[in-house]
Amino acid sequence: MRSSDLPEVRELALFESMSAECFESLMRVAYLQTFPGQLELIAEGDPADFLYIVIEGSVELYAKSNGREATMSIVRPVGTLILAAVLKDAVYLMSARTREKSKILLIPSEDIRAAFRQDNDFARAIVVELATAYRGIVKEYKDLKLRSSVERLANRLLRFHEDQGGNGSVELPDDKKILASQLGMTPENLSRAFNTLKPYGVEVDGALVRLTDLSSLRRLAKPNPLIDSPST
Amino acid sequence: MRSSDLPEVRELALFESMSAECFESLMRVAYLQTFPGQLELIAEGDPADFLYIVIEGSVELYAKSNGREATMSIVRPVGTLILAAVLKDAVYLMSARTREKSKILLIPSEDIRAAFRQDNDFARAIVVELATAYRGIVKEYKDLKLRSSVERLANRLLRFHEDQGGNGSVELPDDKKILASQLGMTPENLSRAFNTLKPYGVEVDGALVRLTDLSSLRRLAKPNPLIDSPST
DNA sequence: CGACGATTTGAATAGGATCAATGGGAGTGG
DNA sequence: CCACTCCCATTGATCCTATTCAAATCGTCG
Repeated sequence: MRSSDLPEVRELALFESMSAECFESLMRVAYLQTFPGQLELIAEGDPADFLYIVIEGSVELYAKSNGREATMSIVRPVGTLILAAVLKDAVYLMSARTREKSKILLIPSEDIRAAFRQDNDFARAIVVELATAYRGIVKEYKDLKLRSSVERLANRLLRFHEDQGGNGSVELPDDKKILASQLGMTPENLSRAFNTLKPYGVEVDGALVRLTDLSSLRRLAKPNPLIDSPST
Repeated sequence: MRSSDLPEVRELALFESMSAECFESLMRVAYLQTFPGQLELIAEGDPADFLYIVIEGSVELYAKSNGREATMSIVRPVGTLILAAVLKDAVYLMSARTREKSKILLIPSEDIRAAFRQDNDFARAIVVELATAYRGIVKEYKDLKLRSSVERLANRLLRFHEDQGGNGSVELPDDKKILASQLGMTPENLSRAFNTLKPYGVEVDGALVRLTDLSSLRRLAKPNPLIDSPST
């Protein structure tokens, strides 16, 4: 692959301060592949052979134990998967599958680790990326531990609303099934949680949700920047 | 402070590969303080002015939202608190209080960031530390999302058992109240969970727990290395 | 058109939380 | 050393939240 193929990768915070030569040599060993939807890219427990970067489409990170399964997060362009496993040369803790047809860049983890040893700017960028990811999951963990399912949904809706410009309506980015699993509940319970929020001005029509009484919804949700604000 | 005061700090994975001069200059600006028990060291939302390193005693990391509060983890010697906030120069996402009289080393976060910029070995050590912390909380999150409270308790007991040598009995490292909060349940529910485990050979006597039927307990717990093994 | 999966709704159940009350130590002051 | 107090831990009763199982509806895609 040539680096010129993917200007958006170069612009990733992770790579933008990297030396040109390191970037070139990383791109030379990288693979750009297009996968169909619903394909399992990685399985938890496998050794971390590659760093994955989502260029187009979307990828679901999920985990299993016993018979249960839970969505951990959705990665969209341009985002990386499981940097921590790659850096520690350990096994993946999460599985990943494409949500839809997706274009993914694969970089062998040994090359990532080599670049990390050689290029100090890259090492620093990695630290920022990792620290951000760490703080992101701390927030998810707090969300799950400190809130009821209705509160989690209410806050998630408010967050989508801000992300999407805040014009009073929200487009759910994924299936409700996945949203439910992200929020730590069953699909049935999500459906009921939406009903519970109806008196607070939440009107659901498929993937479109209108928020007609934001102040009331906020009063219920009590959003907390230390949980809900992105990448603080 | 002089670096010779704290050989155990120098031996921390975080610092051991650091250049001597960087380490010296960090130690020169560090404070070593002894705090009484139950003292709030940091409050979530405050700017991250210091990196904290627990030298003696123990520190509880916890978080609040609305009226609720949850223990996130317990840090024991020699461990660091909230590295991610320090590196990102952001606010703390968690609060911290001493559990008992504790000796803590405080290093101004600006100096940590400076050392990180100057010393590449240190930068790399930080990446390993961060990646380990990240993977640790991913496991906690999976534990909470994929298991019932009884399963969480059973697996935690098995983990303590391994940590403590595996001789058939376990000493609970903290109050049951804190254990309950770590496991994401109320103290009442923890008490009942212990009762539920009685038929699986779990005998509780204060902080001492005897495990008299490990195979049966394991059959129930179904331990999963991708959740339960430390620092994989 | 027909099949399949997603979503919703209903009913029953289970898992946890809350409220209240009691027993037990550990630490304090007399 | 003993009485007192406070907080932890346990237990019971009840309530609430969320899951499970079942069934109906809806939409989409082949």
